[in-house]
Amino acid sequence: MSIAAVQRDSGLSKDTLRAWERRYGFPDPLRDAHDERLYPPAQIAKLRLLRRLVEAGHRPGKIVGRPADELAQLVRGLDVVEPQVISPEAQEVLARLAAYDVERLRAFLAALVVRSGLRAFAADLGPALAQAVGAAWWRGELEIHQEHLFTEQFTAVLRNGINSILGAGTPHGRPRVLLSTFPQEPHALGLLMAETMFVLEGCTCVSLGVQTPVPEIAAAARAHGADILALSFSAIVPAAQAQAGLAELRAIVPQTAEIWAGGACVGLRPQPGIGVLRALSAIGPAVIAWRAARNETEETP
Amino acid sequence: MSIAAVQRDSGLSKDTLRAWERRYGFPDPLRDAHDERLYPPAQIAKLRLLRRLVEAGHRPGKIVGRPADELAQLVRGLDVVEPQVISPEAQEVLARLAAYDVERLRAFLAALVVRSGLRAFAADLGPALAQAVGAAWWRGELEIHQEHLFTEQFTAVLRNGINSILGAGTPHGRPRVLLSTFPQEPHALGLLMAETMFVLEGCTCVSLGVQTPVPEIAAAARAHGADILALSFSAIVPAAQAQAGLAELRAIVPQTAEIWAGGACVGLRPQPGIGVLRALSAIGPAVIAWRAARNETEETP
DNA sequence: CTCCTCTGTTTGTCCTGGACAAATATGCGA
DNA sequence: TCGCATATTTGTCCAGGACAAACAGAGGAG
Repeated sequence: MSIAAVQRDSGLSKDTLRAWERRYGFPDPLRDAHDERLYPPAQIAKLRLLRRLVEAGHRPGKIVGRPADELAQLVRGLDVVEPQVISPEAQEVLARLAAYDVERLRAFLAALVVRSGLRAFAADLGPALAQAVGAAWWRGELEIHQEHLFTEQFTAVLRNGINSILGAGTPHGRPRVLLSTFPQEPHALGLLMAETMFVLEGCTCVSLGVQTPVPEIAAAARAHGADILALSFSAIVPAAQAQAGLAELRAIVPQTAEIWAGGACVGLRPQPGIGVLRALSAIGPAVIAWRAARNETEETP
Repeated sequence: MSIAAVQRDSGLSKDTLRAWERRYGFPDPLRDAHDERLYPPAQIAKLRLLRRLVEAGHRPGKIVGRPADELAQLVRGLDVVEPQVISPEAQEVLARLAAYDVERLRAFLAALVVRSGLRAFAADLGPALAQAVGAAWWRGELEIHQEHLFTEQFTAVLRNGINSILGAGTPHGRPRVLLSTFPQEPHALGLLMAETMFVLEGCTCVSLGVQTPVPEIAAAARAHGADILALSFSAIVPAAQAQAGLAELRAIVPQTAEIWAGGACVGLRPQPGIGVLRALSAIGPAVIAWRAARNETEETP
């Protein structure tokens, strides 16, 4: 496999691959007739392990030299750091994913919504399930495609819930909420759960989807006359980048619009004119407080 | 904007950007304190035009030197080759987007589904609308956030349709179809329209969402026992990369699984063991042909 | 003992300038 | 006009050097 193919496959840039080879002696690809790198499958597999460990906090220099089976053991050992209590629901989901049983996974998620109600599902159960799946992936118990699969089914269930609420008569109420994520943030799940919570509160929601450039978010806020800008951040976003983006946004958005940030990103701090919601369940009270401050009288459905 | 940001934005690799600068004198970015390239917005806009023209068959060396407005005229000239008639429905959608009227946009799309049926919507109307919106964006009539908005509402309507079909009794029929896109392809709309078509044919659909690494797609295909792998390509994917990825996938997926590729990507050609569907409406007949070849007797709902 | 600051190391990304093969254009003979 | 050989264009790869941001570890103040 060529260096371009390995870049696609492992997610490590060509520059990084060449730097590791220069500094640590690994990877050590063969060369073709024209002196271009050819990576054997075994090295690519090891690179995948390395990438996961580096993302988990290991330093490349410390682990590149170790044999592949030792790395695999390290990947399995990652969970010891944070022994999460796994709920019965999460165990059921993980079991369905492990068995590739798509139909029953979907049915189980749908049943959960019916049993607990959409609000509890979006605010508490859903985040717990997402975290459990993410943790299982870190431990190497799930493949990437299984996480994709979970995301897809979870999305379908939530969208279904939003559609049901909207179909039962949209309240068109204030506040008008504009939702999106910054360009570095590709995860749509947190955004969708937040949208669900806002819809449940009877807000008028406009979602731009993920990865909207900051100036575009501001332009959309003006165009829609948004009362609240809701930004979602997952744990992969560096807190410093999030803070800088929020400050930039605050500077170019009309002061009449509030900015609410939330998500699993650690280190998210309130700034002047920017509120931070620690959990999805905080959205309901925050909306009520917003209405009280504006003397709006809206009833939640 | 840094060279990495421009690579993301324009789709031209860093190597290509530097090569053009060296050979043709454009782009001609500023430099920061550390001698790193800083691209002004005007050059980025011109680069977008150039990429479009190069993909349409122009040679970089011939057009890089020309001024931006002349290039814009060339791009407009491309449409003359295929003079798109803008349907009344598309005009309605563009008007709603221009007026930022989210509620009525959503209502209009939902009404279209009811009026024409989900099949016609997913196969013909939907792609036409998406193309019209994309074209309007190219012409500069829409902002990025308006395109995001359209995507979001369109997605919601299609998901709603899929949910309705599945809720009315899933046929769990063969073929089992696995859907995804390659890592370079972030567009979910084409994938979702394809999924809709397969669901309408009574297939068992498993979507991994967008941007799944090739080995993961193969692993998922084995795990799910997929009969068909459906890959979606938008126009932004270079045909060469698509072909290379498909060949790589074909080599590691069991021969019992077929690979179907489709989408707006020009230059997508059939290879041994890889079929190309030119339009979404071709999915229905292709599924029927697949069943006939397997002597399967399934009835479509 | 904890918290903070300050210094040294690691590491990803960017740089230059050169090279070559695949794709494309051009010339030429039939 | 067509087919083929040759010339040019163009994307991608290489080596080796450089630096800033992130990180780790030592040391001092509370």
